[in-house]
Amino acid sequence: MAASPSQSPPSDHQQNQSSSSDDDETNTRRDADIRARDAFAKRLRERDDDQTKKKFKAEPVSHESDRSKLSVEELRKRSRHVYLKSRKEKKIDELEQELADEDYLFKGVKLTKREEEDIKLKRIALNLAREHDQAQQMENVDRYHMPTGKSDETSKNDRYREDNRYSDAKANGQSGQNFEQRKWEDEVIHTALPHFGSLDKDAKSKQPKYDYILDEEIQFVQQLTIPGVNEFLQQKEKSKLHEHEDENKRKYRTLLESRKTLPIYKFREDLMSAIRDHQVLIIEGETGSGKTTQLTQYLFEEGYCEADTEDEDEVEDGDDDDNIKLPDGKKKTKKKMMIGCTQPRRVAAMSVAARVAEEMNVKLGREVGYSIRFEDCSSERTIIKYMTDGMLLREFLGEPDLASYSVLIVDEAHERTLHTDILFGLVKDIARFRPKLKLLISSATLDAEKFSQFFDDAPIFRIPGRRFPVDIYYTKAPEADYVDAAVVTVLQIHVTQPLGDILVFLTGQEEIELANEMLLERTRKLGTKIKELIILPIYSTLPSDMQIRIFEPAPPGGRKVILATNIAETSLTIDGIHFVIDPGFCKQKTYNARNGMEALTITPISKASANQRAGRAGRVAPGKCFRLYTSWAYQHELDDNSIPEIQRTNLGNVVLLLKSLGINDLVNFDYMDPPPMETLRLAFEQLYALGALNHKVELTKLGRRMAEFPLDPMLSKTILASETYKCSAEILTIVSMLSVNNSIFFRPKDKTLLADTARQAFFVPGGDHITLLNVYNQWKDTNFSTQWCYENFIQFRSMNRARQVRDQLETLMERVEIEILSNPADTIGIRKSICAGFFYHTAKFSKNGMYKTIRHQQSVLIHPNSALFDQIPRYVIYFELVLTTKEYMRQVIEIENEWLRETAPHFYKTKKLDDDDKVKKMPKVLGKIKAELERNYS
DNA sequence: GAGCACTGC
Repeated sequence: MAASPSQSPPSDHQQNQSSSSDDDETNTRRDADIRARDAFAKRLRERDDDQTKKKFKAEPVSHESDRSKLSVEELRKRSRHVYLKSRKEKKIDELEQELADEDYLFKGVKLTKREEEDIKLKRIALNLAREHDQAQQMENVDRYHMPTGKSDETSKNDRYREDNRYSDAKANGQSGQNFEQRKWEDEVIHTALPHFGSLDKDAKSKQPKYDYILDEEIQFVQQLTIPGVNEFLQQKEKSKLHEHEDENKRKYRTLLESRKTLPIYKFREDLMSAIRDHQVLIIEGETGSGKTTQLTQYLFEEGYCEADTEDEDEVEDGDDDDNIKLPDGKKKTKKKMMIGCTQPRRVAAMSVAARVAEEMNVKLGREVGYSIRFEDCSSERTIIKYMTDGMLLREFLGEPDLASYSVLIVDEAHERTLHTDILFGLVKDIARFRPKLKLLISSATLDAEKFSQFFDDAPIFRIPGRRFPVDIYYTKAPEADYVDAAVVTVLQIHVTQPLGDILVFLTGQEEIELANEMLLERTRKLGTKIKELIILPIYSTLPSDMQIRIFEPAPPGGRKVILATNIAETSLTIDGIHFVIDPGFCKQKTYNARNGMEALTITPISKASANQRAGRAGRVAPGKCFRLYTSWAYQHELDDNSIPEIQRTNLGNVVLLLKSLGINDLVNFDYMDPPPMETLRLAFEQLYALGALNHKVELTKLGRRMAEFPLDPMLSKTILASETYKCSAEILTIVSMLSVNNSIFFRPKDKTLLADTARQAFFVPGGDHITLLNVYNQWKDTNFSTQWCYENFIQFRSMNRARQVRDQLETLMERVEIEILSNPADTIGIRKSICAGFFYHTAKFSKNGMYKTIRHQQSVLIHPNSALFDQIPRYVIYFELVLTTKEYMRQVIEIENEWLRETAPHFYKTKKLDDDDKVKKMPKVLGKIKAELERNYS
């Protein structure tokens, strides 16, 4: 069924799809591309010529410095030049060779458009390099004038150089505004010179490291020349202020008009017919194409929400039953079908739903709604539903065939979240026995082919976006200290480039604070010589009021620079960004399945990520992206894509969920990229040990109850065990507090002592879990006060989140039929419950003064922030192992070893754990799992 | 005596 319409290869289909008008359009687009590229090449040449002229006059200076005594700096500089020169030659050779190879190998072969463009670009690059080379043979040319951070004596020479430059410019008849502007800028730079790089006195910073090579230009297609949607709306609203048209009507009409300006609008007919013809369609839509908001509306207008009468006979027996139950027995009361659209993030689901409701002129939560954790804003009448991907996954539990949906759109599929990856396998499966179900997978450019392959060669439909071109600059040589380099680049942009905000990507809070300080210090020294520069940090744990500041516009004549973590890569968009600085790193969580240890490590980003970052500069106007790594590094050292989450995360929860959906063979599940065998094995092993799976690897009753909770299986088990010890209320609190990742205690840098004292005041005997309980209960006693949090160095946001989680868990308790009982004094019962879920995470004090984990015999320490830090309990249970400066157990409680036997008799030997304590051997069934996994993965 | 990328259910 699914196969027949999609037999033609994707590219063919694409061509068939395009009508003659589209052909025209692609032609004009191509022409525009070529023109743009030519103009670009011309600009480059002109600039090079220009600079060659300028530098030509500077020659005597370099001779002069030749004669002077050679300093170490000078020697370094020279050796660097030699290196750069030889490196460049090598690169040019490589490029030449590559092109020659391509000529030879692909002669007469018809290449795809992309390949052709690739070759074309390489040719242009080569030509430019040659031209530049020729220019350099005349002179030792620095391609850009950049602040150099040289010491006073050399800067004098520099000034001489510059002065010559100006006389030269004047001689060429250059004058007027541009000239003055440049002169002014350069003066600013020169007065600034002694201060640049003054923080680090090492020679490195004194080198001309601020040279950028304009290596390539990413061609973001600028399809339409009309103004952006927002601008359009504003204009409309302003112009109609004095009209007497009905407010709502007017608003609706403007919305309708602005919908038509979206790039996707032109493709509507083709798109709809493609959806009619094919069950699965991959939609390759660039940002700004309008797909997320328009697609659902088009589908609705095409009647995809109408109850399908044919389906009634074929597969929808269940629904028939529902209808028969209706008292009137009306046939036509059959529920309308829904169009579902998943998003990876909550905010996106909410805001897009709100926008669509507005465009359709309905109240949000009725015909158009959204569903995210903690908030279901949809109703019986809802026909267009936006939701987070995890939410749809949960819906499978109640409706395994998703019968109430006629269309499913998986948006932002290229982000490859754990949940979308699982969804892929599931929706592909239900599409097989629900031929009427339409499946739309929407993704960014690069991965479309891969998605197509996964969905049995589903056709790809391409929709252009609306974006501005972004110039990409690379450094000539790798930067050792990217924070410093980023700071220097910020200042450089600030003094040399026209107004427009700067976005810097750093890896974490620490780097952001460091960069912030460096920038403050250096701008302070520059004083009023430079324009105003507002520095704004942003990362997820930053208090909300500070976060909001990044959206305030820069002061007139000034500029803002935003120092951000990865949060600015996808999660939030900031308007007005013209410049992006990308050092090329991010923090990633790594999990070592061998010893259960987690660590956050700084790793290079992927190409996809780098391009995403660059794209952030081209949202409102043409932009520039400065990459603090070399073009070679981009080409050869960065992976194409980031490793999908499914391959680097604990799968306990997912395995449990899939098991409860009746998917028994998880090894042969249809993964787009299968998870590592070791991770699956570990998940099975843990679930077996927790009693969620039996010896036949089937889901047990306990496992079914555990699956109800959106938690790690160990936490779910803890909750279920609290029934036995009659302390479910306390356990719910503890589990909720644990699930907001240790961001409860606030520790500002300038008040560490006060904060630590405040934290220690919460300590209670038993350990950290009980301490967390104490914190929550005290907060509750103040009626969840913000002020109390502030006074006690507690993060209100985290507490609020814990409260939300707790509320949700409490309602889920009804489903598993556990009464909520409170027994606050019985910390033994509380700790035994935790033991029942976390017996895997036991560590015993050993002779060497450290703890050893029972499972892996890993040497670990109690975290210094723990309530048990200066105590030495013989047995402890930990919540997690982290590798930071040392191997630490985080969130620890003291236990008695008898409790292990009591709470996990199948896991621990019945004898008392002693010096030679050993974990019971895993039964053979796990050996079987392992063998099966290995067979399937070989 | 330490140190916290980002999501999501």
